[in-house]
Amino acid sequence: MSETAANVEPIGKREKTKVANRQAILIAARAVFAELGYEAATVRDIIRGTDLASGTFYNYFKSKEEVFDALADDGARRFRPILRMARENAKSFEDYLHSAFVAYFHFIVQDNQLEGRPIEERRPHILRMDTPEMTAVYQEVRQSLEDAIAHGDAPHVDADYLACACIGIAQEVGSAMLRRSLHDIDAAADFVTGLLLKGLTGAARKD
Amino acid sequence: MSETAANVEPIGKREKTKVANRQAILIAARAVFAELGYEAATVRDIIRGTDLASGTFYNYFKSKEEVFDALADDGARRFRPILRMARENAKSFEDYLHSAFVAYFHFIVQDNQLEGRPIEERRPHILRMDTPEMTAVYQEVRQSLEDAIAHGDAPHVDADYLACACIGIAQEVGSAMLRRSLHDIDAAADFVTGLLLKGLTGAARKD
DNA sequence: CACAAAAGTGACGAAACGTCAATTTGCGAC
DNA sequence: GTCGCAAATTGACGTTTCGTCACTTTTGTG
Repeated sequence: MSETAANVEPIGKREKTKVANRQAILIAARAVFAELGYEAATVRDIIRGTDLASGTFYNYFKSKEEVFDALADDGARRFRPILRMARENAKSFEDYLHSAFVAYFHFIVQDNQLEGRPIEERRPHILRMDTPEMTAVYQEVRQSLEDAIAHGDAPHVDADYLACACIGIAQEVGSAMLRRSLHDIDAAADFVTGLLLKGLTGAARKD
Repeated sequence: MSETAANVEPIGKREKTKVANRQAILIAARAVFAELGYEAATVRDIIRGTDLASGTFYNYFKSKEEVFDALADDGARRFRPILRMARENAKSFEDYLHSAFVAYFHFIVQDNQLEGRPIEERRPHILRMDTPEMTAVYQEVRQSLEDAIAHGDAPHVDADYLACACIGIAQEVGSAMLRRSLHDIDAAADFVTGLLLKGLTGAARKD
C-alpha cells in the first residue's frame, strides 16, 4: 500500500477548510449573539470573531438570519439522535415520554451554558420552526406518538395536535426551568410527563 | 355653560395626533411585516406607509424591533380583557379552561386575517414573552390557576409550570390549527382542555 | 396676535451591507 | 517540482439604511 492509511476519508484540504470556516462562523455567531444579543449583532461582528475577511462571510451565508437558522438547524440535528435513543431504549410509553423530556431539558441546559445577554435576546424576534432539521424533529415526535397509538400504548388522539402540544410544553416549561436558579431537570420532566399522561391529577406535586 | 360640551374628554389636538401617528406607524408596520416579512422590512418601509417623515419615526420608536414589541404588546393588551371575561363568566374550572382556549384560538384566527407573506415570517402577535402586557397575560393565567388550586377546583400543582404549559400548548396547537384549511376552534379547544384535565385519555377522539 | 414649547421635516454623516476585481491557495497533470 | 487552472479569500468600494439635528411648522396659552 503506497497510499496513506487515511483513504477512508478522501477529504482534501479544500473541503476541510471549508467546513472549518463554516464552523468558525457558526461558533463566532453563537458567541456574538450571546454577548450582544441577536438584534444588535451585525455580520461584521460575527466575522470579526474569526480570522476571515468580511467578503468571505457571504461565501457561506446570505445573512445573519441564515446563520441563525443554521445554528437552530444544527441544534435540531444534534438533538435528533438523542431523541431517537430515548425512543429505542424506552421500556414503556411513559418511559419514552419521560426520557424524551429529560433529554430535551438536559439539552437546553447544556446549550445555554454560555453566559452573556438574557436568553430571550439571543434569538430573533421571529423564530422559524420550519428549517429542515426542525421539521424532522417534529416528524420524529409525531411518528413516535402515532406508533404508540397504533400499538395501543396511547389512546386514539390527534397525533399532530399532540405532537405540537408536547413541543409547546417542552419549550415553555423548559424556558421556565432555565429561569429558575436551580435547574431541576427531573422535576420538570416528572411534571410534564404526569400532565400529559393523566392531566392535572398526574401533574400534582408529590408532597 | 360657556365651554363646549366636549369637556368630558379634555384631549387636545396635540395628544390626538400623537396617538394617531403612533397608531398609523403600528398599522403601517403590520402591513409591511405582512408584505415583506419582518426581517426584510426597514424603518423606511414602515414610515413610507404613513404620511410622516423619516425623522418622525424616531419620535415614537427607537427601532423596528421596538415597533414589533409594541405590536405584540398591543395584541396582549387586547387579549387580556377577553381572558378576564372568560374567567368571570366561567361556571367551573373546566369551563374556564375551555373558554379561555376558545378565546385565544378565536383571537389568533382574527389576528391572521391579513394576507401577505406566510404567517411564520411576520407574526406580530403573541411570541415575545417579556413585554409588559405579555407578562401580565402570563400573570393572569397563573393567578387563575392558583385560585383554582386554592379553591379546590384543581390539584396542587406547580402553578408556574402549569401556566407555562398552558401557554405553550395554546401557542403550538393554535399554530397547528391555523395551518389547517379549516380552523375548527372548538375541536382544538376540546383537545387541549381534555389533555390538561385528564391527560391523553381526556384528549382522545370522540368517535 | 405674540410667543414659547412641542412636534415634524428631510438632508446629512455614520454605519452596515453586499459585490467584485485582484490575489492567494489548493490540486491535478506533466 | 512546477505549471496552470479552478476555487476560495480578500478588502476596498459603491450602495443602502440608519439615526441625528438644525430648521420649520403646529399647537396651546396669555
